[in-house]
Amino acid sequence: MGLVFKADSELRKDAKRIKEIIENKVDYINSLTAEEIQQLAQKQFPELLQKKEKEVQEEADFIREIIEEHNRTGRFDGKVHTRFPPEPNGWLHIGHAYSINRNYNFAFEYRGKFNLRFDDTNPLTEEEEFVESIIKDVLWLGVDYEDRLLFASDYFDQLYEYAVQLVRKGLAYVDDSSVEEIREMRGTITEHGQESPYRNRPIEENLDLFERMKNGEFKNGEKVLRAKIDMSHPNMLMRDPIIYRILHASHHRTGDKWCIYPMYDWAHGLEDSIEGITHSNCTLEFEVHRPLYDWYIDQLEDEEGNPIHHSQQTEFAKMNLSYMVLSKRNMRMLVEGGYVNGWDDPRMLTIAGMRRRGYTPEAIRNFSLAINFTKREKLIDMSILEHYIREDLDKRCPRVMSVLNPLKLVITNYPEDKEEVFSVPNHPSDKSMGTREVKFTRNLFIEKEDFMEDPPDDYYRLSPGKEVRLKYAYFIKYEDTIKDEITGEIKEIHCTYDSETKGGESPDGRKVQGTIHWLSADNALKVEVRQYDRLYTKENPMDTEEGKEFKDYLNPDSINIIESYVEPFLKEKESGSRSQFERNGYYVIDIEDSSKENLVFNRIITLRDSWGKK
RNA sequence: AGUCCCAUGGUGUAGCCUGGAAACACUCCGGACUUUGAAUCCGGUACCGGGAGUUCAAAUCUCCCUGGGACUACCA
Repeated sequence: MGLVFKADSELRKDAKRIKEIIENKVDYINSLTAEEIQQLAQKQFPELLQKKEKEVQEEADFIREIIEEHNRTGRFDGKVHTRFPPEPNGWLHIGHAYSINRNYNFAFEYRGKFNLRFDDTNPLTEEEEFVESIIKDVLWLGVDYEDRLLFASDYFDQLYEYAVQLVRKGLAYVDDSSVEEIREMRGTITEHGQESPYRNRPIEENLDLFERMKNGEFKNGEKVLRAKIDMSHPNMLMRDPIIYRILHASHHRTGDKWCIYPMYDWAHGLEDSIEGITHSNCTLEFEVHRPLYDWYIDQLEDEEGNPIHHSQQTEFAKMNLSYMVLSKRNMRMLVEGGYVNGWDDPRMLTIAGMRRRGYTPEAIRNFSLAINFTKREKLIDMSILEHYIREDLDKRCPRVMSVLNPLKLVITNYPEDKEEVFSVPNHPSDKSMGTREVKFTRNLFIEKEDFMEDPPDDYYRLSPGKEVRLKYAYFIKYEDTIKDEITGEIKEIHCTYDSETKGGESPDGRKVQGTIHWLSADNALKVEVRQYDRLYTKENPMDTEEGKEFKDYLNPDSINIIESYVEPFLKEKESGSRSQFERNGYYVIDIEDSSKENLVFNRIITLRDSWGKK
């Protein structure tokens, strides 16, 4: 304020003149069109147009609101403890990554904890192999469960004790009915169920029978333990749900200790309770299970007779991606039908597949956090995922030259035995990535598609009569095309170079429209390149037309293996290392099939291409 | 058919509780810049499922309708 006053008094005498000048300027500005203002700004004040550092926006989703509400009311004493509870019976995919990342992020943001817990309650379908692959995947994603690698099977004793408690309270009974009988008596969505004839067995008898179930006195399917709730409940799950079934099967962790195993609804909420989970987030199909989840927990008490910890279950919608199917069933068909090469095929959006494809955990995380938890079903456009992948790769990948589909180019006025070495930057904007040396010789390779005999007007690259820049090297001018006399196929292109343009700049200020990449034919390294593309050609392959199935929408060009050339130093890179092949895309050295003798690159993703699209 | 859930540009989300000129990201279309037709930067097109009601004012509150989804495994 003081400053304004001072200026005001000093300038008062000129006030009239200043007012006039300002008015003129305002009139002038008002006379401009929006486009003119924009052009002026871009020319004279580009810094004004720089985007402001974005304020870190608080992620907002409905589960966060629930957490905030709990924090306000003190329901969990301000604690946040989430978990990811996979069943070890399959491979994790990007949908799981979404859930893992977001659940982990809740814990991270609220300084809480995150558990990895295997929900291993069904020995018939679960295998140790999946435990290992899931742990590997979760760690790769970069989430930290500290020392909380947990297993539901570790709680089997406690779960059994809780069940005994329920029986003692008269809230559970042993039922001798067969699967069919139980199914029949359950009723339907619109009809009430009927009570089992065993429903009113005395507590002592139930206790005895349940213990004998545990001791292995009965065969599979002979008896089950059921909760006594309400056979006419509109929610089918509340019609005396099964708590334990008899399964004489060996468990991957508990061996043959148990022959009764808890059902999902019984086990899951109690696992959450035992671990002190505050926010148990799961997918929408479990919404109807919540009343049962709550009911079980509400009936039980600890040794002192206090209610047991009650987590809040909240359901969110699964994530679906366009041009992909993420269901376990569909993925299994792809693998078993041989449409892809295993669960870690780089075309699969399994975590293992993405790791092999070269996607980064950071990109997957950014993507996951961008797609909020909601309750509405979604089919996310693949381009959103691709955006986050490119965004991360652009920052981190050193640039390198490659020639995917080679065309020989001879610089006719360049001496046969001459060899030059150019020092070129590894990244156009990140100087800290340093430089490397690239050899230049008379015989080169360029990309087939960088030459056209009869190009359209807006073709920037090499063509008869055109001069282009070989990136980091020289300007070259077209001279001649050598063709196979019989087939007419283009064998090589002859050009001349301008020695004055070393490094790619012309001293006379002459400009070229196109810049193309190249490789010295005498020094290039031959490698295998796997050009991957989307697996499906249809946005939603599950939305099948009459008489078609998902297979009909598989992209026949989802993989294309070619022999290509790259800069020789890549031989020294480790598998899994990523580069941008300039103008071609991002590539990673395959972690399975690549070797020093036969380098194999996977195309992670193409560059955006505003020319190719036209 | 019973219970429950959902509905904002092309896609994904914010805004709804606490009514007041619908915002962000991606895609798309233009433009600036460019030794990657990349990146970066600027601009543009385009949205509240429908109908009543309450109100000065409704994406927001109320009611009805429509559309989509979940649930009838000794799976999770």
